[in-house]
Amino acid sequence: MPTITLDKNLGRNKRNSKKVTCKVICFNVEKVNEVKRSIPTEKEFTELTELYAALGNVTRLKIIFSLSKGELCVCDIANVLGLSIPATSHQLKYLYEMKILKSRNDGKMVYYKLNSETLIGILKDDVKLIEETFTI
Amino acid sequence: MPTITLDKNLGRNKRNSKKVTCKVICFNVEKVNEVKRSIPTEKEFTELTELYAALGNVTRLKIIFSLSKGELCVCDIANVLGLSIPATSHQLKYLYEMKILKSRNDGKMVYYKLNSETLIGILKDDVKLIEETFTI
DNA sequence: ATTATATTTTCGCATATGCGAAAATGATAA
DNA sequence: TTATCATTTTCGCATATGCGAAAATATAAT
Repeated sequence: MPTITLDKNLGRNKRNSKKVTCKVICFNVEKVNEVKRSIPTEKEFTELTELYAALGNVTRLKIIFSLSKGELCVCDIANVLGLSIPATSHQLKYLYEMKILKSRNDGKMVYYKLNSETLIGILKDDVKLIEETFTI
Repeated sequence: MPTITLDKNLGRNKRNSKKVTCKVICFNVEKVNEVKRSIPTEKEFTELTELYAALGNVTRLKIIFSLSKGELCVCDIANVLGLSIPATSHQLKYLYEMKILKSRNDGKMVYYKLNSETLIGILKDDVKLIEETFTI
């Protein structure tokens, strides 16, 4: 049966009241410091995260794969996705600003294509390896 | 100078009113169909997206890199992240359910570690290649 | 049994995200 | 010029996400 835990928690909070992040004093300081030294910088984490976040959306990943055979106009991409043109355009802009896509104007039409032909290969290899490892 | 475009848009909407996805009739049907055939299935896209979304978060990516040297308890991970323990625990659960992490109980403590030692290598290679390509 | 403590869960909030409708823009055609 | 059309942008909404506080849980120690 659970007893009252509020007092205990408050006691824990009081112990280090300066600017608490980890309220429990249990960690292996050496190891924590070693890890802190070995991991990437804040800036690197931000960049990596932005890239993975760009790929972590069905619409955007579909766009990337759709363009693996070559360029397509906005309307065609929307058609492949089964999505509205504004929504498609929005994600195209997102990927364009990430430098993942390039665009080309032809009259009223705008054609998008992959900025690098190797991206699709990278993704496929990446996915294959991770699938083998984790059987997602 | 822009003129009234409302009537025109409404006209466009009326043209195919069944269940409109792409309202403009401009697409290269052959190419669209070819692309639709060549891209992964819906299920594959969902799985891939979930994986990339898991990596597309600073906290989660930091956790993965933090565990690249070996297991850590929840409290130590929170300390490395500079984050509250509940928030840390939440993201650990997320990664655990994604099968990216394993856990081990030792008394009151819970230790998490990478499910696969190769993940960190995959990530680093992946990132290196993409950095070279896009100079993010 | 009670107390202490490491972790997890619940809850609520603030912000981010993804989408479509409507409006605006830019370019071609008549 | 005006009309047409592909695309982009603005706007608002509904949902998802990430976080911390508080409460709950689980295990160890007394």
